[in-house]
Amino acid sequence: MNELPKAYSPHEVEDRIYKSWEEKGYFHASPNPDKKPYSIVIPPPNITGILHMGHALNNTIQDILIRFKRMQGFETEWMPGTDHAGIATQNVVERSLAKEGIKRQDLGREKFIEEVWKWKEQYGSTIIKQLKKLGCSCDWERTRFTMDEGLSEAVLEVFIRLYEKGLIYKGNYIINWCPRCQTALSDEESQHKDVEGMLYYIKYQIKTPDKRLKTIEHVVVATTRPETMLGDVAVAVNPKDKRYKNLKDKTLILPLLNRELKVIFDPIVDLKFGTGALKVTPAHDPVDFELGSRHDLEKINVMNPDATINSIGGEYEGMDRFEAREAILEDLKERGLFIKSEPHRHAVGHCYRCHTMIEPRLSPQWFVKMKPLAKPAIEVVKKGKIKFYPVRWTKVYLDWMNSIRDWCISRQIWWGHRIPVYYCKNCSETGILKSKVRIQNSKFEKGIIVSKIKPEKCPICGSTEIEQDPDVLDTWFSSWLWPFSTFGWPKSEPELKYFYPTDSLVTAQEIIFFWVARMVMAGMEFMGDIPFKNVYIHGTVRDIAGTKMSKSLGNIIDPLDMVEKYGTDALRFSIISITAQGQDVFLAEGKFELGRNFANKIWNASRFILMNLKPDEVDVSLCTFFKAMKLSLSEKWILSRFYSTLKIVTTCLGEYRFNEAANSIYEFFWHEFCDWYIEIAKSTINEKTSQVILYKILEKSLRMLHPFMPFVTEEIWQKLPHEKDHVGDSIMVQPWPHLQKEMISSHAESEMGKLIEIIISIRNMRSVWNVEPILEINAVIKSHKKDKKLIFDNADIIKRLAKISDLSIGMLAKPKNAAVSIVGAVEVYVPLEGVIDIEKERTRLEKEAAGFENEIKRFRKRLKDKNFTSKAPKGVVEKQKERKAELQLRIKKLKANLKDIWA
RNA sequence: GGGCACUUAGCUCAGUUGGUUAGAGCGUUGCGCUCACAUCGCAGAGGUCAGAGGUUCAAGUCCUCUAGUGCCCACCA
Repeated sequence: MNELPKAYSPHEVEDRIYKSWEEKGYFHASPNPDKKPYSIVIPPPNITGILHMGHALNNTIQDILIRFKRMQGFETEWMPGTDHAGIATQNVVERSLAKEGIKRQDLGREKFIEEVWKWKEQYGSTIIKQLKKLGCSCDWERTRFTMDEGLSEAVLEVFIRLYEKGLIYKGNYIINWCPRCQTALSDEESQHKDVEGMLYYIKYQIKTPDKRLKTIEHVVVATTRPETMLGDVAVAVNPKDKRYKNLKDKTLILPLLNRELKVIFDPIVDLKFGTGALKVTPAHDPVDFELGSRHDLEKINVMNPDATINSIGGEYEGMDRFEAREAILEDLKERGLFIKSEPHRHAVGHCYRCHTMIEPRLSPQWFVKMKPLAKPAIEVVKKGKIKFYPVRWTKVYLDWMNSIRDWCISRQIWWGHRIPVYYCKNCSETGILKSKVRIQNSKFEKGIIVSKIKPEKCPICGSTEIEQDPDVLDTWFSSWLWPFSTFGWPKSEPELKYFYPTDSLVTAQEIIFFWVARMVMAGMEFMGDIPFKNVYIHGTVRDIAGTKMSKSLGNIIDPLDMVEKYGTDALRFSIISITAQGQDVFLAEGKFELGRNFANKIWNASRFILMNLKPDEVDVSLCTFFKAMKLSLSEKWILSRFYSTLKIVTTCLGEYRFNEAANSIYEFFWHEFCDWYIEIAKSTINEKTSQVILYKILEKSLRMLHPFMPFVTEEIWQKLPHEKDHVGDSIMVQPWPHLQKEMISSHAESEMGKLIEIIISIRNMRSVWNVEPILEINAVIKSHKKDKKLIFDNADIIKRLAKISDLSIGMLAKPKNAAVSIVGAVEVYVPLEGVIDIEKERTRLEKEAAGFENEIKRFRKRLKDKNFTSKAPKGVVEKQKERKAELQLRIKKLKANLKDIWA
């Protein structure tokens, strides 16, 4: 007989089991005409990241889904992978080079990229390997990386297709510039944070003051960024603003630089803000840029890439933007042009990688036109082809899609997919090429050649002076292709056909815009179909104070530490059972005890069953057994409870309600199977029926639990006897338990409920009257015919679980000096000679009666109400009547007993 | 400025179309190492479901408002 060790030690078990799964090839999936596909793609973690609780939650959910579907007989593909995280990775490698005193510029582009690849080989797959520690059953053979050959090919293909369609263009616009990373960022990569800033009021003199109107000799403008005044070209006011009517045709003088400024009138200017006069800096502010374009103003860029002032700034050249701000304010004060400053709270963009304040900056960048791509992506969600769980994210998605703006995709860094654009120096200089000329697999326009590979010479002028665009693409420009590029697109691989569209996408809300929305657009554009059917958005993992967990705050609970301390199954079960659908999770370390204790309970219950199991007895089909054998109430009850639970769990998993599923299993296994059934079965453990029920419930429960706690269930399952052709197999490839509806019996459940209540009531009386636990006592149960059979049939159970030596049943009188409990229509007496304190017992019963009295009032009132009896559904009225009758009976009995005690 | 979520036991949170007595884990009180499990068992205490109004025979659940908390989005310089 296989026996389990006394204690479960996860570390001994987990690695061994994981390896065995890998060796058997259970994780790998490929197109299989006999099975339906079910596929998930992992939200690729970034190669510089460390595994945190968010990943643990995210991947636990995915693994539960994939294991569940695998057991349900689907061909399940869970594709793992990582993204190259252009800016983050470049920063990391630059920092490590800096320790050796090397700058990336010292190495040059090629050498530097080599260094990054080296770094990637060494550290880049750490995070994904750690997923194995979480038990994730990913198809490792298909692990993908956004810079892989295949995925890179997809990126180039997509760039070219969009360019040919006119959806990619290069333009000089205001973009989000990170002065530290020295690159452009997309709008999504600029995170708005509230900043306590200042609003400065500055005088701009009028060049030729109108002598008749002495009052107006200058205009006061308000700004939060005085340093940008170096690039001012105008002052704008609202045409409706009466204060500034006289400024028409006037010219102003820019302080410090003495440049002449136009006055322009535009409705975009808010009359109520500041002084109603807006200084216009087209090269450093999006609104000003718009004004500049509308009014044909010069765009003067006053900053270098690192946000220091350039030569246009005259004496301020070389100063950092904040230094320049101070210096300029000082100089303005000296000249009496500074009026005042006031505190001003406003939202300012920050780099999502290094948190440096974004500088809006005019620069030539590549963009994707988003409106045409958004249109089908809006349609499919509106039509419900893609569903969000919870549904509220649908609105968030649609709102963003509807107000989408063009996507800046070029980055001024080295690590990433280099933009497949080449410039012919000759043609661009001469401006020969104005019309679109197509050459093989590429595009040619105004000296621009778009091509997957570098052309040897210019196809128009033959010049060999061809240079590739130095920029690389936004990392998300490769991630948005993930659901199909990972399956081999643009080639039409069988995998792509079979597994696309994927089924579920499980991710956090933070990347809905970055990733989810863009994947839908890419899927529709390049595959002509949705990339996934369901999007499950789970909550953010926070610490107990509600702060998002982050390394810099030091409030991280490392999942690997928790695995070390409590075991993988404990981590998984704990986190899943405390995470309500889509709700944020507040974690404290103690919460993992829940899962650890549960794993321990499963282990010990299994150990007990195995210790007593006779394998020959249990080699039967539960179905035929159920029909052939006469089962006792407790046996019918536990089967019914198991299948009721299975029903709930199956439904919940299909609706992404993981915590409800987990909690149902927990409740069933611990508080029904262990606390009651196993205790009851102990006295009949050698009998066939007990053997079969114990074994079947355990074996099926393990299968039901497996997606949640893969290791402990596998370890135990391996020790259970199985039919011959199952030996050696793994629980992870067993079928999900089949729902036997005929075994669900509400009658058995309610009858057993009565029995449990009776036992609890006796235990309660024992506890209240301090009866020694070991001491066996007598009890009398007064009962009508209806319940008499139930109690009589199960007298042994009552006697054993309530420690009763002699149990009398029937229409019996209350013994002298007995404690009383009313359970439904049944009275339970425990004679306690010399122990009972009459007064105390009286108080106890009176209190109980008062509670019933209160409750009964509500029913009386409700049942009197004709509206209720006529309008409420039948079942409800009847149930309430029953309840009322029951309560009345109880009170009657309590009163009778009170009298007795009193007398 | 716009949007979303949250407020239920001492703490952390569940509560699916409104319908019997509002649940769990932790903590707490009393008793117990009964040969599966002290990472345990048994019994208990503890809640005017944030506040106010409304719809309904019936509201923790639906609607409106108020207060507090958190998050996301946003070109008032």
